[in-house]
Amino acid sequence: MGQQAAASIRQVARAARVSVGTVSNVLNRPSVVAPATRRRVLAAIDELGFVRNESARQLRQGTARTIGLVVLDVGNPFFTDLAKGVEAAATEAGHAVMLCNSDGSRDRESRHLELLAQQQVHGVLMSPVEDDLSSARELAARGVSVVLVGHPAESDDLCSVAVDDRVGGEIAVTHLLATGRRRLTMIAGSPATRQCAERHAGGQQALRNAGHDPGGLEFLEVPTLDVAAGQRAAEQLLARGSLPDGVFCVNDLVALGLLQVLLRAGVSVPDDVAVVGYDDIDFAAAAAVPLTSVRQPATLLGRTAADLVIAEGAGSRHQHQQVVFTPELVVRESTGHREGRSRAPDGPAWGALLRPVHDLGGRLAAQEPEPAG
Amino acid sequence: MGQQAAASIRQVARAARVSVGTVSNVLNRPSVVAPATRRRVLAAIDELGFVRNESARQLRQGTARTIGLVVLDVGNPFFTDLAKGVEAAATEAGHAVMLCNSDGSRDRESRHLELLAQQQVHGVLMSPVEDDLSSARELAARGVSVVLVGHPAESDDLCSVAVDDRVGGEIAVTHLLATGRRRLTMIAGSPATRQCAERHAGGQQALRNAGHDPGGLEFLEVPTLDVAAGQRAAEQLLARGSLPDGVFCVNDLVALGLLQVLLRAGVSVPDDVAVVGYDDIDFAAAAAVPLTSVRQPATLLGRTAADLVIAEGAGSRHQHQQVVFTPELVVRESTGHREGRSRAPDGPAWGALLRPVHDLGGRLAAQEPEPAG
DNA sequence: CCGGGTTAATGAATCGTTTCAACAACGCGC
DNA sequence: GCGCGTTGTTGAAACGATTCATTAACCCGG
Repeated sequence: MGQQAAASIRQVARAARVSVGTVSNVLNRPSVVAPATRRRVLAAIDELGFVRNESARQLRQGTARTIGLVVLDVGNPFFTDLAKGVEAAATEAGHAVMLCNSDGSRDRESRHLELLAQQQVHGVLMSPVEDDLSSARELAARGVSVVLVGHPAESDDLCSVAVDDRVGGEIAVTHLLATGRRRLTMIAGSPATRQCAERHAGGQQALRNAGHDPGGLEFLEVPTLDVAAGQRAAEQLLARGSLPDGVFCVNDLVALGLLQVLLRAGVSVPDDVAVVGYDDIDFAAAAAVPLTSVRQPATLLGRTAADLVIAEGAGSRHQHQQVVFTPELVVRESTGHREGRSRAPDGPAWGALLRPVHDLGGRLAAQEPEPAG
Repeated sequence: MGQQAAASIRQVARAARVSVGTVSNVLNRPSVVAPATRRRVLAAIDELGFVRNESARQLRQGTARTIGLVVLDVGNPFFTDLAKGVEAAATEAGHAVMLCNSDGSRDRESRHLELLAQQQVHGVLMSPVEDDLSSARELAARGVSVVLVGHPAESDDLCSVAVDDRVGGEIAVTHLLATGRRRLTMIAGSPATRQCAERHAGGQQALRNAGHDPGGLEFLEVPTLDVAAGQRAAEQLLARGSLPDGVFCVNDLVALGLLQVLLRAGVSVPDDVAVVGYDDIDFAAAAAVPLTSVRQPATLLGRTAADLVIAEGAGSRHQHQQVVFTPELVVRESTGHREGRSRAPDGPAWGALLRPVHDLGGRLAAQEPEPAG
């Protein structure tokens, strides 16, 4: 098996003593070619180690069988879960997925979009870096199907699949209030980004609902949304002298970083501070103190987005859709009820405080007998 | 900006009143075209919203500016870190990265490889699902540059970038022995896979070095290498009645799952059981009990692999290389010394046990005064 | 045995770019 | 004013698959 130059359809045709058109038919519409011929062609393909040249196919057909996915942070399990959903749906439809990481950078985002446009991809799924959707619209104007992920399109000229961030913020803060917390801080990125703003607004709504001053939810801004940012935020809080008694983090990475530093500093969670995260990534359940979190259906989100983009590309006349899912709260130890809780026993005592709405695949919840509330 | 059909180089040529060859020159070798003409062409490109059709370029040139990366598990931060390294190097060289997830499935792996071959990618980086490298070799025989990642090519017909797994296993177990552990268990995937076998062999070597019976390292096999697998493994261990006093997990995901279930069951880590993970993912430091782990330079690994594949594609006569890095141990609380440790105080007392070789970017280590060992 | 219908196979045109031999225009030295 | 190198520009020939109007072969009923 020497390193032969890639065989072309023409050589296959010659080897099978048929025309190139027939080979193409064997490849794409096998039913129209006579069984005997088909066998002969397949044998030739096999013998020559022929691999279809996708660029040529693409060039002729005008569109690739690839969909692009541009995410904010591949390092965030939320997005890899999302990507898994996208890939599942794409594979079923015979498409490949090109996963790109914008890393929150506008520049990288537009570079990736440019590249995807050049590749004539079937469509693009993107979680936009900023609220300015002009790059998405520009791409759509060039004839590429675009679906926003995790960011509702405020007008109906684009498809979008999102989770209601306001509700997410609301249930998080409502829960903190229900466990008796009053001095609340939210840790998030720039309030200029929709997600952070919406989740914050939801939190304020929760305060209002409970008859409190919506100003009671302090906003602490961090530059990035990763573990390191959470660590730094915790250091800031610790440096102040007085801690809030409830913290709502805009995602689980931040929450995990925060948690780690708080615990290391001797702060008890949830006794001194309750912590709520967002996304409910797998690691949330495995944290130092298992993390209460607002779950978004990441895989479903990806699957839905992919289905939309595939449909939009295929369909004749397409109506843009805005799909919105509702998040749900997963309660774990990091927000254990304040009352009826002694200072800090170790080990399985935690169990008594746990009211698992969801747990890792329900495995553990199913194996431990559920204590009466 | 109506949804216009994509403009071709020909239309640009007409608009700028030059030939297509000149437009192509503006695109690829701007220096050879007179400034005035160049400006005219650029203006036309801008006005028509021209986007280069990558398929056509590729077809003509014979090769794409894309490199494929096939990983075992995108959900594992080790691989996303790796991917970041790959992307950095690729971007510098003007290549895009196609990230594919084989999820440990042979089938998915070969589907991805087939797809990448069809796309005429510049090269492929892959962490092979099994030790059987025939699919990699087959791809290489078809003329695609292949670099194995995390798996040394035993012969010199392929490039590879790996980390010495035997040494990794050795330092992990040596450390467990040094903290006084004797009843050791390793949790890993099938011993038929090289990585698991090598790390196990390294562990046995450590026992031999210390004058113990290499059989003293029990091998507990799990079907997958994720958090859930670690949880199940812990349940198995707990069901036995007697626990090992040191556990070496083949990666951090498994270790985190194990840790969570052990703690929930009231087992003290590190007092009752010490746990060592592998990869040193970010979450290892943020775990319930910060995890001692064998660090692999994931990003560097990716970067090196990408550089190799780029060089191989470009270079005239290419000599295959096998690069091997050495892992290092990052000690954290999960293997705190057994002696001099009281039963289970909470909070910052942990700090006294910590001898940080590495920590999350050194941030924390730098801020906490280092207690004398 | 002929005409109409069906089934198979053909081969040329096409997609949009790159490449390259050829050519035009220009300046310059002799 | 002639040849010559330099500099810009041109136009046509690839690249490899798909598509489609034609053609070829064959069957069957009248």
